[in-house]
Amino acid sequence: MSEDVHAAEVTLGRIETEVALLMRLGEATRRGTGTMEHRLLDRAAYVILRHLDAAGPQNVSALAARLNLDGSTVTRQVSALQRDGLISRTPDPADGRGTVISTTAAGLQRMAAVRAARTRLYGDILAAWPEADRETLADMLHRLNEALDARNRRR
Amino acid sequence: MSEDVHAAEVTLGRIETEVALLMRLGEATRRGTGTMEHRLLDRAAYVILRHLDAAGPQNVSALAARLNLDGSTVTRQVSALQRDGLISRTPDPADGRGTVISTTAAGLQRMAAVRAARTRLYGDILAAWPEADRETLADMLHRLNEALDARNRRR
DNA sequence: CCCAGATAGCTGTATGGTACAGGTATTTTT
DNA sequence: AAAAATACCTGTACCATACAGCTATCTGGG
Repeated sequence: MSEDVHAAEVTLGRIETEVALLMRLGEATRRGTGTMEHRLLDRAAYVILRHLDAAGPQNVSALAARLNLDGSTVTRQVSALQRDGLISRTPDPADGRGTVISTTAAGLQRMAAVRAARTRLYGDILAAWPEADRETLADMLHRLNEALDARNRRR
Repeated sequence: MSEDVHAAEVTLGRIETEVALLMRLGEATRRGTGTMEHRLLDRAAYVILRHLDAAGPQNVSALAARLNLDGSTVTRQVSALQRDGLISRTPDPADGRGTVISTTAAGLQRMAAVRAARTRLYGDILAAWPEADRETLADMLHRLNEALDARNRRR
């Protein structure tokens, strides 16, 4: 029984290590990939466009809550995106304080290009993996994200 | 056959999405966890201490290469760690230009405390997961990191 | 053996992403 | 209608990082 406890701790330690490593490697990969698609859209902008595409137009607060970001951060990101013509702001008809953020056609197109480039990148990185393993990876990552999100949202 | 290709692209897209999401969530979790263990050691410091612990004393260049960081970044991180008494610098006896970085007892202890806190955190996040799934997750993350690392190192 | 080039590390400077505090306009609650 | 809450924006600050340029040292071909 103490062996079970020990095994569980070892596994958690491994997960902790690998997530920390992935954060670093992901960052390094993102930087190193540059020059083509990375210059087109920085990470935050990409995530915002992805979310707008998936969940539809919404105001700054909703975006901030969903992305676990401070409202001021989203305000600035959105301003930059607007400057580049990738999103548009319109007053919220239902709330005079609010501003609804929507993607523009250019934003969607840019996002799709970056997404395609990133997908290609993963195809390269995982070239040697059988499809079944890739699916397992995708499933595990998805479940991990759900668990992380639930935990963040809980507090 | 075209179905296989399509399935593969869908999977890669999922992986791309989930990794991007994990980067954001991991960041949010790290920030949100704060106040206890996170203030003790920022992310870069933690990774450096982990690596020194695992791979032994080494100079700044070796650390930078291994962690995919610029030398100047490591220099600054190491300076901060030294200021806090968590690592020590000694001249490299075999190379007058070099400086060997080693963990101190305090550094190891701090690192272990942070590690324990983070492991506990993952235990919390993955509380509902059976051990077998956790092991699968750990395996998949490990293999993903290997693949990422290989790809980064290749260029 | 010596100098040219490489390397190790440090410092100056710049950028990006983020948070927090505070301000204003608007909505909701009482 | 006043008070409280909310939405957004702006000022400011911090951290992690990169790149360029500097000095000190090492190394290999003449």
